[in-house]
Amino acid sequence: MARPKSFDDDAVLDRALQLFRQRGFEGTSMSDLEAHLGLGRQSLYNTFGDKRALYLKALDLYQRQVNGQMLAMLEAPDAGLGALERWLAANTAAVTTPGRPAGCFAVNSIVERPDDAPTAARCTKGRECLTAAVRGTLSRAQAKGEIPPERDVEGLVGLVVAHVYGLAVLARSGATERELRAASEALMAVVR
Amino acid sequence: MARPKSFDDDAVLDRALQLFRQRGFEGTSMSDLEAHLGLGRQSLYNTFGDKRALYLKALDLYQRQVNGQMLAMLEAPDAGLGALERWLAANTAAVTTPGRPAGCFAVNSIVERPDDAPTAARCTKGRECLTAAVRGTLSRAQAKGEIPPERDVEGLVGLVVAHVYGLAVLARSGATERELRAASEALMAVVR
DNA sequence: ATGGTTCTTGACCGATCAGACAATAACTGT
DNA sequence: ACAGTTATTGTCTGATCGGTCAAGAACCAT
Repeated sequence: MARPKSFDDDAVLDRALQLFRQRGFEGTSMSDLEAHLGLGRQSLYNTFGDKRALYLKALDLYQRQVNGQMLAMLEAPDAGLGALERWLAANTAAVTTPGRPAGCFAVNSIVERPDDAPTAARCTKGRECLTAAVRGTLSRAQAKGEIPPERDVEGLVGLVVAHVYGLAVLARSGATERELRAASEALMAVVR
Repeated sequence: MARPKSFDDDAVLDRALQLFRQRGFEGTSMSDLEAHLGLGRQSLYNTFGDKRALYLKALDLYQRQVNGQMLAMLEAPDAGLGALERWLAANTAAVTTPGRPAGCFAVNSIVERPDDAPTAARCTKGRECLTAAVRGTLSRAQAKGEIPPERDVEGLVGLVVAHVYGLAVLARSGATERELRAASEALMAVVR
């Protein structure tokens, strides 16, 4: 019927994601995207809409990636403290992966654009999913006896959530995976 | 000798700080600053240099404010866990002060501009000061017997530092002071 | 009062921004 | 083969960006 696209939407979106993740929304121009993605401007507009829409689609992709690869670790029906520990390690690796921008795109987004409603909505939803998953894991861990019964699980949930957001900032400021891992180990040690 | 300035440098710089803190570096234009600060562009350039220099001076002012008002709480020679708890509460209040942009300007800066060397240097130094102050407080607390002697203080230091960075992000995403306070109370509970 | 110095005002600059347009190219169902 | 549809390419635009310039206004020492 018509001329087919010469590129793969998802692959291009992933590259846009990396660029936004590194430079932020305001720090990334459409010309930057054109150059870095290797396609013309009109193709970008046709495929993804304007810059803001592209940014939001990149954020959606990022959250799908994170939920699929990492949150799933906490949502296994038997996930307990061991799963939490592995998840923290995976998280630490994810925010310090060599060859990728340091930090977490969702954290960058909420810090840079807290007043952009669609951005904030996505980040808030992501935080709620994270909170629910951590709550589930810690509850199971307490039921299993991995956490003393007198501990306030809800408080621990908030503690873990704040912790992983903090890790993202530290990674962004150049902390090594080793340093972050040490902090997470300290967290596991006091939770137990 | 010459015409005196019609404004107070420090007061103007503080207003610039609030604007940068709310909108970020890229999100704040010189025209925004002109309008919000109530003075002409040339006065800005004469007084503070270019936009980047103004931003860095605002960051310096912010760190002076934070160090003066809050870090001092931890540096008192008898500061222990009680001081840490009060400091966490003050921190929580500071990142959620009504009428001020939510979050921490240093955290915003390192997230938005990790590749700007002067910005990164200031944020890293701030983190080092913070780490040293927390280390001192926790060491004293352990010496006083407020923390069990078998606890690894260095791990706890990293834990607290990551925690307060996390609080800043959560505040930026709209968390209330109550929520943040609960997370900090959970931290104090597990540290003890 | 006046000269010298600095501050303020507003116009102005080239560069870059996000985005639109129009012409051409490439493909497929018939 | 050709008509219809969509993708690509390059150009263009009005707005805004950070920053500069030049003229006028305000001040103080003398």
